[in-house]
Amino acid sequence: MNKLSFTIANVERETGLSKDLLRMWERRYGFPAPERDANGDRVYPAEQVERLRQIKRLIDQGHRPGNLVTAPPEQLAALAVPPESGREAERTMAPFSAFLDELRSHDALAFQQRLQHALARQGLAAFVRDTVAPLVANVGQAWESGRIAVFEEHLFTELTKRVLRQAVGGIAAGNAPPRVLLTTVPGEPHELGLLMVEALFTLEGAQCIPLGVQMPPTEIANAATAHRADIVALSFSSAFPARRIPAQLVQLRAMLPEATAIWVGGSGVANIDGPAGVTLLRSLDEGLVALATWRDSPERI
Amino acid sequence: MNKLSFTIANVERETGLSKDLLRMWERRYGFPAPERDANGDRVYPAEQVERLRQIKRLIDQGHRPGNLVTAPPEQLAALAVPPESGREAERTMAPFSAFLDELRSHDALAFQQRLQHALARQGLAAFVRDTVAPLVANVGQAWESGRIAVFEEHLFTELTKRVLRQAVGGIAAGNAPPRVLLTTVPGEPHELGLLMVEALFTLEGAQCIPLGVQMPPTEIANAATAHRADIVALSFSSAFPARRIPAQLVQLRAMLPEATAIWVGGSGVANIDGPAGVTLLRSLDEGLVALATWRDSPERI
DNA sequence: TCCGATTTGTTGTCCTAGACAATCATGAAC
DNA sequence: GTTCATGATTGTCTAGGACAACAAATCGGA
Repeated sequence: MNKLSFTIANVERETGLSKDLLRMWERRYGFPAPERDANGDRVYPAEQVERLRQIKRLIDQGHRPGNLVTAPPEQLAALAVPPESGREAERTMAPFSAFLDELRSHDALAFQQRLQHALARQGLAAFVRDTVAPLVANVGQAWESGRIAVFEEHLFTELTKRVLRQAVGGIAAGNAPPRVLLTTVPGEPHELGLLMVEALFTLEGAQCIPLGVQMPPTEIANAATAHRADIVALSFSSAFPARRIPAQLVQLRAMLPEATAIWVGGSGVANIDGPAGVTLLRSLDEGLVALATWRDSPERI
Repeated sequence: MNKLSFTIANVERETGLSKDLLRMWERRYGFPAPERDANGDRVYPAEQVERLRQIKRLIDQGHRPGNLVTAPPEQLAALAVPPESGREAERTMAPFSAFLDELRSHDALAFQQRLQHALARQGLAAFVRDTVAPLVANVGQAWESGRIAVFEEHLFTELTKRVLRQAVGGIAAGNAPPRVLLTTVPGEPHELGLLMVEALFTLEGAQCIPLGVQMPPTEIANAATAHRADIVALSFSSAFPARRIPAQLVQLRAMLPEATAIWVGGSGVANIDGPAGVTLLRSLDEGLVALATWRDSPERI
């Protein structure tokens, strides 16, 4: 376990920063400053990779790269303190701190049981709205401020997905219109949002067709045709680069028949303007409203 | 829906071929031959993207790129016919053709019911070995030879994952040693293999910790320590570039404590030599044998 | 004083073109 | 046949240049 080092491809995988960008930062800011191997290829020491990971986190939080990349390590640590730690935050966090504690102590069983318990107590719809959705937001914040590790977040996602899926499986598949095709575009691996929508829509009797994540746009179009979908529902997490979303939607809109609606939700669309022909849903409730509206309107929006 | 075109980033997402490689092929072979927009950026027409997708499929099947990329379109179609279509293949396919037919006709409900039925009839262990595993292989072949579409394969994966997960959820979580951490490395998004292993191991009473897919190696190491895992189990599908596997394993081996075993399975490791300190499992049965051996040997292999 | 428009930085991604290691195939020698 | 060397194939790295999209700051006018 002595002196770990990484190639540029490894760093890309570890941090999610593209090779192009890593080279650009090196050229512009002098950081990262990798060694070179016998072939002249970059070799990144573990500390720099760690610092890059930290920088990435802060950028996702909204900080500007230029300041971050040139900043000395101690300054990075200072920025990493959570943005809002007031009384307000404390109060909204409180009901979920038990969940977070279990995650941090890696007690998968207890966490899952607490979820199941909440589900049994609240019923599926309330469970999704009042437990899962806020919990996702809390975990997201905790991850942004570095309070939980990547693998803890992965475990959270995996366990929550299981409970949700099991709950959805327990109710009869919907067979009333509309037919809703659920997926995400390439680069967006987060599935929890889709599952939450699927749970709520299935409860309403809609037919959901879950296609998993990261479908290339042309395949989404093929699938929509094959399944005669009325609606294509996409989810974007806040980790997805917001400036890319409109282009993706325009492309997809061009590929789909006009009769097929596109509904887009997730924390990634909070501050976005959707192109024409695309319905933005900024909360789960808006999704339910949209579903009711769709069913009410004979001409189909 | 007129004249679709793609940027190089879009083509990368659609086909999985890196930008570097797309430019290299253009330089060397003259294909693809994209237009240029006002900025001089490449603009790929839809036909070329389609042909690239076809080429990618054939390369994954084992063909050499040089011949493929320069080959005229009609020759590509000729190569796309399935490799083995003898009586033998017919016979091994037969029990699964009903599944495939349902996939191709996009009948999610019937497919899922057929799975559930097989599960109820066979029990979980036999279901995994005799239904899911061969089905995955069949679908993989069908996909390679172009007989099913990407989105059909996605639907298959999603539905099968659901049935498996539900079955695993139905049995009590294991609490006997060993503790097995299940995940895949970045670039390997296929989760079905992990779920099959989890089903079998959980049936044996082992403690499985599912971390989902695409964990960066350093995070795998952190997770293994935090969860005091005895074994880190990785899965590689045949879609993962085989030549990259050894390097990944060596890197991970260096990060993990020596007491932690690494077990690697999946169709991607069929023709691979594992580095020292890594156990290759070339079938599900070998996995079960390894588990029994681990439990029998006091000194821990 | 404040709002909107214009200018100035900042940032990521694209471009070309060269190099080379690793892999695979071919043929020669055993 | 089998093994080894040689040569072609193939993917990924390197360097540095260009520029569009976005954010910030400055300026002019009401």
